[in-house]
Amino acid sequence: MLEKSHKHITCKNCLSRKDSLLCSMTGEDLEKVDSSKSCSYFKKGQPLFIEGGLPRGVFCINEGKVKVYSRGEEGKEQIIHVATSGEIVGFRAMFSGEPYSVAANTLEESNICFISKDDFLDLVDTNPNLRNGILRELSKELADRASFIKNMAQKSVRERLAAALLILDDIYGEDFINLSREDLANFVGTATETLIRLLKDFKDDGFVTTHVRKIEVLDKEGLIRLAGV
Amino acid sequence: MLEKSHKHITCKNCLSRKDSLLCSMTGEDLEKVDSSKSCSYFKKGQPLFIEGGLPRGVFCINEGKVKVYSRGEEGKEQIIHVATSGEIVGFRAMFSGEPYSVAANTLEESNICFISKDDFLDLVDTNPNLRNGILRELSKELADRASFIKNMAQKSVRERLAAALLILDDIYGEDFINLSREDLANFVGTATETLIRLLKDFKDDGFVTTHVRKIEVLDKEGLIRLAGV
DNA sequence: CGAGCGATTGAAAAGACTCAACCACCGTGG
DNA sequence: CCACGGTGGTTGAGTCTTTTCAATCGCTCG
Repeated sequence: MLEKSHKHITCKNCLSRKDSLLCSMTGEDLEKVDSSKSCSYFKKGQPLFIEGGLPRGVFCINEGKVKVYSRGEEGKEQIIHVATSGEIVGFRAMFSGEPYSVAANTLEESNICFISKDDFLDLVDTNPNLRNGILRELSKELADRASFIKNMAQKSVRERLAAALLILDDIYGEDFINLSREDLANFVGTATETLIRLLKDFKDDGFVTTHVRKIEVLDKEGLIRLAGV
Repeated sequence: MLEKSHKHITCKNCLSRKDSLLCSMTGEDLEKVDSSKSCSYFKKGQPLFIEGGLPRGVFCINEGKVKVYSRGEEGKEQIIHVATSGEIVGFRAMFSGEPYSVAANTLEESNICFISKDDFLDLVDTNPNLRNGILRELSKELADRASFIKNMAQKSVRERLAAALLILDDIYGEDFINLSREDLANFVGTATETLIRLLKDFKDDGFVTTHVRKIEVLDKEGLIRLAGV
């Protein structure tokens, strides 16, 4: 269970680091980060940063989930990404020199470390491995978003929901998918009511089942077929 | 007028370089590029690279326009970006170590230079300015695509068309927008017929006019209003 | 001059959205 | 312990946008 404290999490012992961009860092650099970062416990729904705000550093998720989203004119959120343990959030704006183009909020209680802009940029400058990792990461995200755009443009809501459930199932791993219907709709890019109706169809067809608000994927293969590879 | 030859274009004299990522390069590096790059004339519609292909270098547009796109299951293209003079195309895949996730074709006859992967990565490694430029560029594109996703998800086709026309008007500058209806539809993310009908509406309302297939924007302010800021 | 492709129009159908009402669960406070 | 209020989830009905399919038009190039 997650500890509700602001206790310092030592990078060296951070289990999430294994899957992280920071995994390539050596003892020395790691210690530098360790000494300059701060760790915080976030309640569910708290903001890490807001759209238009000025970036002051990056957030490293030790444990928990974070939604990255942007708001449309009428205030409707579009969720761009759901980040989980080991991911670094908010480093895009470190390089662009612009305000955040997206916002980020916790989706559940989380332990998250903060590394200041200066420290982070310093690391990137002096550590070629990290630098290459960042370039690779940015590139991958770019590819992801291109396919996201394509899916939005060409797939039906039903197909997008199937694809979204597969992605989320991966992110939530052992756990059931745990998002509000509204967040899920904002990830798929549809109205909440439409989402609920389609989810019901999926339940009727045995692809998923629900535990109150949590969603359990029962038939990945089926969803893959529905999503139209 | 554009010269139909494969004549070498000297980087130092390249007018497009002013707006380019490469603009920060010094004489020495510039000469290195100059000696190793190759310049080609492309006819309209020729591919620079295809989805799934292995990246072997980057393309620098001296003159012309290039569409960057990805194909859906039924073969429908989604145009992600229209690149013009001064832009470098295909550098994302240089860093990801993966095959191209998108394809690129010329939209009109173009003069385009090619820099091999090794030379390019070498430059990036040794030139901090270029490196930072790349990071900034990748970050900006990431932000662009986030807003692209949001628009796809939340805006009507009419609003997206208005927005697309504004973007294209910017890209085409002095010239009229010159895209097939199908390409335009694939950029907006709609069916060709729908695009034509909406374009007709815009004409009736005096926002644009057409010269055969070319589109002239008459009322930017109006389009901005239509696009729903 | 004819072929062919891109552009355009029409009509019908489908998908998705909106609005409105209702339900169910949860925590609060009396 | 229970009534209450609130939020999030669900359902129904009607509407509208957008798509699809089919047919026609009109350049442009051999």
